[in-house]
Amino acid sequence: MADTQLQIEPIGEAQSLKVRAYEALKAAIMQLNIYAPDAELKLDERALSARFGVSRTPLREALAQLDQEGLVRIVARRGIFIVRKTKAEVLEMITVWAALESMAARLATKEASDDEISQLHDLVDTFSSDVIAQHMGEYSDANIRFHQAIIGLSKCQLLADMTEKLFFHVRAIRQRTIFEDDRAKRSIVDHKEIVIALEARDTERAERLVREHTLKLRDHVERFVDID
Amino acid sequence: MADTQLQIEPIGEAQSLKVRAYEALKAAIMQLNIYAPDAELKLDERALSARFGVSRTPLREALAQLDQEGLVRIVARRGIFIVRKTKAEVLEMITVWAALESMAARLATKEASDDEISQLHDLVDTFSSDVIAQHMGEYSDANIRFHQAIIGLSKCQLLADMTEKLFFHVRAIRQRTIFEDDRAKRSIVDHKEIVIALEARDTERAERLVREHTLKLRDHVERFVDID
DNA sequence: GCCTGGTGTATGGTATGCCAAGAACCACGG
DNA sequence: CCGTGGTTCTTGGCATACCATACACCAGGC
Repeated sequence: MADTQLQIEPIGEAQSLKVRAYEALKAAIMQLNIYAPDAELKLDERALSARFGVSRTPLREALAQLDQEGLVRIVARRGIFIVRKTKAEVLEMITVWAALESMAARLATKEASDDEISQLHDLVDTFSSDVIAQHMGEYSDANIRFHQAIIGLSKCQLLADMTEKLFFHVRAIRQRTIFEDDRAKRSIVDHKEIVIALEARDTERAERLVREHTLKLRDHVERFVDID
Repeated sequence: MADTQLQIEPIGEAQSLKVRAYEALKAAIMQLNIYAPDAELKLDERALSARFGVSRTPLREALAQLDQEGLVRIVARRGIFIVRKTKAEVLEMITVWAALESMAARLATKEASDDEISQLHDLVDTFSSDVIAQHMGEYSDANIRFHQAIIGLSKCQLLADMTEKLFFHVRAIRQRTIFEDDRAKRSIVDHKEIVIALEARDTERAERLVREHTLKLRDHVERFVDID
């Protein structure tokens, strides 16, 4: 018998209510942070449980997780509040991101195959050629994919996991910054240089370029972005 | 009226049951990982709730948090299992640690005051002079304090938070490795050089030395430590 | 004797209700 | 009109009971 098996997908909605509530809330908070940074910031367990149609228990577990991740803050007998990142916190996150991704670049020069790096090359080329005609939003996505690709080439899962969380928190800010001035163009130049360093297996240079590239974003946010 | 107020301390046991259960479980798991790396690995919500004298609800919240941190793994209708870190995972954690602490050293050369760095200098001197007479266990503590001090000098709270979690996971391993060969002596030499670079405000060198120092540990673990 | 199907049990997931602490509001006295 | 005390309502913390599923064990048939 060949290995032809009925490809049964995991059946829709297979996850626990806790996980579904978590994801729904996380998505909702992200939307809120992007489109209404100054909106209502208080949640209520009972109201949410009625809204989702589940009991408070799984909802509380989801909220506890969001609390631990710093997306909300639960205060006993006071309420649950959506956390607004301060500018200082965002800057710290970008700094840590720079640390992680520069290490990823370092590892990539040693762990990634030539073929994998060339795929990265393609990624830069394609979106640099028609970026002018595209919306910046699409560029922003491609931008994030580029960075995630570098992380992936490090072959270090923990680096990927940790940066993913940082990306989430910084995303709302990124989308605001990337629209401004000629950052996109300069960013593409940086990316090309990074790929070249990776292809040359120039560990130190790749690390330095990635770090400086991300720290540029940090400085930009520090100087021009107004949060709080 | 002066600001003399009755110094009422937060009353013993002021924390929520969830937090107390979390800390008790975390401490228990750490002890287990250090002293009995091959011990029982399955937990049971009901048994633990009886053992602690609390209901399952706060206990479940504590366990969920431990699950998210990777200390245990909760499988629906199967059980709760204490997670044993694989060697590959430990190596990844040390790698990430190197990334974070090298960035901290970089920042320290720019953010820390001369006075703060000199305190670091004292820290190295004191325990290097009498390390021979001390137990390695005490050295290990001083060692960790040194690294945490560098993190602190970065003035980046997020770096401190993230490394603290990594330290916890790696601690059990560290205590095993530091006893071996002359790593302690070579480690002290490294530390002295790091402090010198920090004092000289040599950003690049401080970063490199810290990174290489931690990656040395990584290589040592990779070559000589046998987990799994 | 081995495979198959059913049944019981263990165990995490979920729902629900009560509790206590804090906040808001109101009434009363100055 | 202001302050003080109390009452009520809000809201997260906790306890408990029930549910659903994965596993183990057993019985029956081939």
